[in-house]
Amino acid sequence: MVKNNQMTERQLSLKDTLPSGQCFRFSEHDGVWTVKAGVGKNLRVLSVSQDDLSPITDDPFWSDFFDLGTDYDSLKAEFSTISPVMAKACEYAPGIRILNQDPWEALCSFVVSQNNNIKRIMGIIDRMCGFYGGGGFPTVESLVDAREDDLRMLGLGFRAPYIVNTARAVYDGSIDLDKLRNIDIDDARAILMKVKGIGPKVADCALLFGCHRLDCFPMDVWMKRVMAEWFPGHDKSIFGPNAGVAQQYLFHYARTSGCFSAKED
DNA sequence: CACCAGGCAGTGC
DNA sequence: GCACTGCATGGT
Repeated sequence: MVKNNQMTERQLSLKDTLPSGQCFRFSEHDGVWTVKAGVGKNLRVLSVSQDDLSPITDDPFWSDFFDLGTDYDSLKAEFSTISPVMAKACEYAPGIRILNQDPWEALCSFVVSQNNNIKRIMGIIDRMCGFYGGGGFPTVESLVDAREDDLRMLGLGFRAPYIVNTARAVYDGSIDLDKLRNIDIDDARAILMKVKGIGPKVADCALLFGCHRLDCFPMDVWMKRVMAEWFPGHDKSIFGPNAGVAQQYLFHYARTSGCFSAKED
């Protein structure tokens, strides 16, 4: 039962990764985490506890979902040289990973996220999955012809037409989700932002969490505070080509450590 | 009552 | 280009 610090450091943390605002279909009861991923009939359900991560490590899908192939220790080592507070953010929750979510689910989820809070986002998405997806995340096809009244009933408010616009852009091919993984990042953002309802923040989150574009650096209200207070005069370029990963460590630290007199969930 | 939440579009300048 | 405002909804 010897667990050296290096192994502990290396390990995925469920509690620091799942509730860190990148995915919205999970729950936790008595230390057991339930995670849902996949669109429509491709729904997958994971049940796992921190004590035994074998349901993840033994399954290629979930290993990829939790990004076990990326060397986060190296990334954190680089980030930690940038500044003391960056080092502290890495040390605060070293087990954070950037999830590999389905690109459509990520895009749609972050359209829902705008001017919204995480708890309510999760409720809305859960109701959308029940209403349109039969439990799985709603397919593009199911939302292309969705009625705005239905979406408002589920709590989407002014985002209802944005969801339909997004589904139509994916359906008619003006957004090619697979292409977004490889093309120039500014082109990828521009393609997404042509949709009425997708701005820079939603585009960056979709690209980071759905297309694994680690160069994306979503600037929400928390990250604006982080940059103003801790990196004045700098932008994302100070964090290098994997700035999105640094962003997630900083976001989680800023939001949950209380250093900005943060609220609780 | 006001203000906020992983923002965005529209308007005015 | 930048600053400002309304927007649905639920929580504090």
